Amino acid sequence: MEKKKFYMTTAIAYTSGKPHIGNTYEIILADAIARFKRAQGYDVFFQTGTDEHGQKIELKAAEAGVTPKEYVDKVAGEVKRIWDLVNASYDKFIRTTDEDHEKQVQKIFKKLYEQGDIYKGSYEGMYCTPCESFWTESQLVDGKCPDCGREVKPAKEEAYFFRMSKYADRLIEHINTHPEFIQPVSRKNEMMNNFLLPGLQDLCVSRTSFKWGIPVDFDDKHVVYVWLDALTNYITGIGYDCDGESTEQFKKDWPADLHLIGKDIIRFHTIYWPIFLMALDLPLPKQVFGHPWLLQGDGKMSKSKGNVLYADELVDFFGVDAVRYFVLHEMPFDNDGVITWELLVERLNSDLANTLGNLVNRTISMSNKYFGGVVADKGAAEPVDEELKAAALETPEKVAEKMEKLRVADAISDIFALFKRCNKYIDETMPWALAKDETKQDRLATVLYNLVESISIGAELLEPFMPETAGKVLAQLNAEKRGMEAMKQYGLYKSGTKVTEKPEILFARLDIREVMKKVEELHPPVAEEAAEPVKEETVIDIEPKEEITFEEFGKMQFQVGEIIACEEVKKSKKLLCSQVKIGSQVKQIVSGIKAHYSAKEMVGKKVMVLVNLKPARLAGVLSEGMLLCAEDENGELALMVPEKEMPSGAEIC
RNA sequence: GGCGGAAUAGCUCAGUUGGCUAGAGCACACGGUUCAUACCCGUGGUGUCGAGAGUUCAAAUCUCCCUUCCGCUACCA
Repeated sequence: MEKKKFYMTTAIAYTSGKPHIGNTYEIILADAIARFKRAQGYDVFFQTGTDEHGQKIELKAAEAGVTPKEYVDKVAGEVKRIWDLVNASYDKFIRTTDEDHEKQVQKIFKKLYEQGDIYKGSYEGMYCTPCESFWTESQLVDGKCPDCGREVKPAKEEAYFFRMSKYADRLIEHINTHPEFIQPVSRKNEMMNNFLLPGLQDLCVSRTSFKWGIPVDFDDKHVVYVWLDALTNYITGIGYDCDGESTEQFKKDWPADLHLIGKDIIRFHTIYWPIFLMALDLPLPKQVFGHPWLLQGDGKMSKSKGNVLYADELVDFFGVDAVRYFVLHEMPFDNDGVITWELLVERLNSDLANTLGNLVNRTISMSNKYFGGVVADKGAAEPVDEELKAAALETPEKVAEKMEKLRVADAISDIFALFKRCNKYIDETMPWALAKDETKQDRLATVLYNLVESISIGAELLEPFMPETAGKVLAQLNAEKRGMEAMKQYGLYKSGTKVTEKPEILFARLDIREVMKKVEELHPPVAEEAAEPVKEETVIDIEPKEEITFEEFGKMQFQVGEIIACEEVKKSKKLLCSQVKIGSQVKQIVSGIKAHYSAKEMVGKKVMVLVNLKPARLAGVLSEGMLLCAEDENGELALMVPEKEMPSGAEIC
């Protein structure tokens, strides 16, 4: 019988640095799904890989004093090592620097250009200097800046754009008629309301400001910009060719059955990617699942916060399967999950050591003690057995249902419910009491058989989630692998089989205090004084703007202003409204810096003000100038203040 | 500002189309048990189901309003 194919992918990891446990979560989740599908009999192709181009990597490599290629080789190696470490069973690891991928992206770009979906948009007549914004032709209102209504000017930068609007209606139709396409569904509304219904803007698909990318072969000033390069991995990886020379594998596997991605890139996968595919006249993927994030403590993991957990370190502490269990179990379907050392220890002790480990251990130990390890079904059934049997038989079905809906955490809970039921069964039947009664030996054997059989079923089900543990349990029980179909039958464990004599401890209980002690030794508390000097000096490059004349510069008037009062703008999340004393007059200035300065701390500051900017209304509040700030790559802002005491109104020139 | 979501036990959350004394897991307490990794099994909640009002024989569940959080998005001169 021919197997049904199932093609799934993860997002490709960006190779700007080592992936943390939050990134690693995705590959573990994907792996669990892939393994489960295989167990169900699907012909699974599971692709993952790395996204290796872009300005950020160019800069990181330069900082490290190596070529971009050397840099990404190293990081891609690291990603692969970690994916392997967590037992990810991917079938292909694609890198966007692979020669065949690069070649195919160039061909796709050219094809889309030739058929008119990509057009060259130099920014001529579309740059609004005061707004610092580029606009595409379709965005202009009466040929003027849609934001401020002023004239727009030609600019030097040129770029290629993808004509998104052409396919928007088709996409809306597709999303509406395929409710399963975007998961979780709440994301569907966001995409519709924020992007599709208001009207799609064309997407910039090339850059001239950096070199580390796939060159546009007919215009070598340009490199292909991220999404057209990255998203296409899903088709180039399985052998797509836009000249019609696609591989057999492509013909079999495309469209993808599932793209598993983080919720931050849902937009690119549910809007731009389908539209690219429409332009290439290819069918759309069946489902895109934007999973939630794994947060550490109460903030999103980030290197700058220094609160990063890495999979390899966690695996050292707890073992692969404990880490897999944790991230799969703790991550609900549509809410972010939390990971901490404490929670990990709690889960490990409670679920893995107590419920599962101890169950296997006590069962094997009783079999050895009472029957020299031989497990045999003597047929001495009693009514109490039925409940256990029923639980064992319905669990595979329940798990399959949950997995179908990608409810991985719920699926794994169902398996553990079976293990708990086994523990209860031991209490109900009290084997140690039966053992004392000569006449109850057959009953005792049957009870132990039922236990071993139920545990075997549970262990088999556990394989997609915790492959090593499943293997260990089955090995200790000497159980044969049976496959998903055979689990509809109870009693397949071969009567008369001998279990292992010395059961190995599957999961040792851990003491949270000892773990925390070790963690502290490994990560000496990152005190502020220790963190400061280590902080490396980073630099930032931004898009260069058009050259201006001294005369143009002279039009701008900058003065020192003293903030004499400041309050939050009620209707806005980001705006502060300041009264700024400039010389003898006071101007009201609104600035988007609430996240960086409180209204209170603003008062009394002397700041740099652009005073002759045309007044504008922000969130309904009049603003008569602009406070100048420096901004770093994280969007962190710092007000510009005079280096020496200066009077309010002093000119800055 | 626009769109959407959430508020239920100490913690994390379930609660289908409104209907029996509102549930699960963890944690905690007590009891039982001893095969086992101080484990397992059982029992234990005076929970204002965010506040208020309404519809109904009946509301955690539907309507309105309020408060607080969250997501996406725009703005951030």
